[in-house]
Amino acid sequence: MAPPLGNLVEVPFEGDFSLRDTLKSGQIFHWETIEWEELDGFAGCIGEGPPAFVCQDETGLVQTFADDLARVRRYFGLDHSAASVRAAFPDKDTILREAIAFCPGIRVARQPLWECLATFITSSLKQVSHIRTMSLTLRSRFGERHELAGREFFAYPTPAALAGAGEMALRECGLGYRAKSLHLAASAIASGGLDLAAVEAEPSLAKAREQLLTLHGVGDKIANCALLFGAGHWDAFPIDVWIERILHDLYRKRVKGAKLQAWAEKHFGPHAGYAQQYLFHFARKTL
DNA sequence: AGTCAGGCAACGC
DNA sequence: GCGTTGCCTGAC
Repeated sequence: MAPPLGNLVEVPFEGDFSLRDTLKSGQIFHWETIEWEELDGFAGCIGEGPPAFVCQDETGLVQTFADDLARVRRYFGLDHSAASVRAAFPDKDTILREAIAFCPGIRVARQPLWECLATFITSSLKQVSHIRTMSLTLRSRFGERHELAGREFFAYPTPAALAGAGEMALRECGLGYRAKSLHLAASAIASGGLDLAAVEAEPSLAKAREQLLTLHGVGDKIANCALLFGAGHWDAFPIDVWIERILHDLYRKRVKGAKLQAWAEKHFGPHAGYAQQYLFHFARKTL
């Protein structure tokens, strides 16, 4: 019945990695638990095409289908070592060290930029559970359908698909006022008004962010999330209420907005966004 | 049943 | 610049 998917192969990586913690860490919202040949794992689409399957056993071994090895490795940030990431952190920061020790297996993923940006556009003032619901509804109505182990999986809809659907149809996916933002973003990208490939290729964080900020519904927080999780910009440092809380309560910073942003980027350095990911999880669990 | 949530834009001063 | 307000909805 099942289409040929090839054998499972090991995904090599260096340093700490927890598949479960990474999927729960507020950067990816659509993966689902699934069993494949008696192995408990997760499946989800990565851009176009059928879903990938990934599992990790108690020894830390990570496996995926041979055909998916390269894209899975890149997607979960297993193409870089945890040590090289941490080498650029401020070494006197004991709070950050504690946050890493709390959850060392988290990686910053590298999602396809469009679906990352679009998902974060829909995330404003929403809890994780609802972001998941919106993503699933959009996918199932406007994305390409696939099957794995007798279950349905949907790729994230293309910009053209969402542009063509119209704002009202997006609103009917439970997006509320976010429908307008998502529709405008999809239209701008589908029409070539905004070139996401150029944004992704832009090495300057400030210039890349500037381009994303031209989109309606995209402010600093969402632009930084898209660049960190979807374009490999580890210097991007998204500040949400949790990070603001930790910078205020633990780092004793009394400033806000652009000043806080500038302080964080300077203090945490070229891998500031990666540091943010550890701090975020730490804050959510302990503050 | 009400409250609240991982933000943004438009407006007021 | 800085603070306030409206926006929609589901999950808790």
